[in-house]
Amino acid sequence: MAHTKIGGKTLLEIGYPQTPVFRTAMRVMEADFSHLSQEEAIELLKKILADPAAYVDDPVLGTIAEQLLQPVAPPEIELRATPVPYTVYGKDYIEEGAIRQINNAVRLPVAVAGSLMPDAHQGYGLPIGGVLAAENAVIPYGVGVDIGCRMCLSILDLPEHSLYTNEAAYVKELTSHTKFGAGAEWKKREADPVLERSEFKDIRFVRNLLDKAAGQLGTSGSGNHFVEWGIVTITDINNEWNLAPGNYVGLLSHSGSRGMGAQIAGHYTQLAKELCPLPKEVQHLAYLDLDTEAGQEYWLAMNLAGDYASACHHLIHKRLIKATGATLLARIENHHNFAWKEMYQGKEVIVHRKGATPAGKGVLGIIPGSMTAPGFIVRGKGEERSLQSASHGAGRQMSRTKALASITPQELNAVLQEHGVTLIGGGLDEAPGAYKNISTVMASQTDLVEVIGRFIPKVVRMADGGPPED
DNA sequence: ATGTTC
Repeated sequence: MAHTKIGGKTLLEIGYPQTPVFRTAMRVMEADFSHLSQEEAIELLKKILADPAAYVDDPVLGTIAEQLLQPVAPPEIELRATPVPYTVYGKDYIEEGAIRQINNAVRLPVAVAGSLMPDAHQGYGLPIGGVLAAENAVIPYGVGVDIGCRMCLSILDLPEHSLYTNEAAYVKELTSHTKFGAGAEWKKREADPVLERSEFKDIRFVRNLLDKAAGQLGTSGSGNHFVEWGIVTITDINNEWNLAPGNYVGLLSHSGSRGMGAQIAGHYTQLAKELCPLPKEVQHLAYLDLDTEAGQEYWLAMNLAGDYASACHHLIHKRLIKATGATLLARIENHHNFAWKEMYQGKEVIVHRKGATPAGKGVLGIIPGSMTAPGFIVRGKGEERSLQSASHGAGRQMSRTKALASITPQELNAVLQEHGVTLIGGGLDEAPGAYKNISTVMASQTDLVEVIGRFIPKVVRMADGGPPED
């Protein structure tokens, strides 16, 4: 099926004015008319432009028509003169751009409080590693593009030595039962309750995403996503599962809601920008009022994407556990790109965590290191000053571009060999040297979480990386 | 992050 996208260049050629209608037209065509051919889409847009009045009552095209008839931009929403308070953990290791972004976020009229995690770096809107509590509003870019990006760790009863003596089998199963790459789909589809959810029928925009979601269920995507075998060491005698302290084989995965979540994020960010015109330098922080239809829709779609991401992890783990004949002893999992309704100083707020691990009192989570550095099983301390959050990893110290330019394949191989790690796929932009020291990051958040165990990667699979091949 | 865009 054709997937037509109308770009800005096309709109200019047709004669659309560069007012809010520009963005609206792109979003509506993408959301509801991508099945049309390019010619049909252009024809339709021309007809609306020629006679907007004829389309104002159209439930879908009406927004385009209205904005053509009323081409003046709605007034800009003003930021607070005085920001709400925020805290920063590990300030010495955080780049200036990330600080600037949280500084902007706490000036939103809906902001209640903020916090910056020690792995923070610059992103779109809210920085990665940014936490923001808002009043009755949700910021799509406060959640991020990969809605429900999360960690899942299965602790298994397999003998630790098998990871060394029978590594080839682990490599083989990991290769057969995971799928990586942007757009990756399984040929054979699996049924899952998440695909039966009513949101796929009730929300018009989400309806179009069902087919993609069904094909991508149980895939991992690209970027920093991984599935890996490794050694779990439980250090806390009083752990939640009554596991004897010691070593276990673990399966750890990191991925999100794939194309479906990305489309939801893109769509509702555009919609938020139309409905919530902020000053240009903070426009990515556009928010949706939860009392509006758009806000409610995003909330439902976001939760669906979160559950879908979870189902992806569970399918990956189910297949690998079955393939290795293992028994599941314990599982720890958490979203780190999401928004939750939580209590803050006696009031219900929307807590956005964009690259941050929920760390309410007694809440378990996983904070990964890098492909050669340990990850940590943590128990939250419920620290209010961090909005009950912790870092979601070590955080980058090098951009992808910089890592590709400065780390050599020989260096990557040497560090993998030094740590006894087998890497399937992967690229220089994900090399350990591109990340901060996880020990330093953990040391910056001892008020936020306690460590109850760690995970050392041994067999790692990631998407093929490096510079684009074509 | 996503099979790519103001």
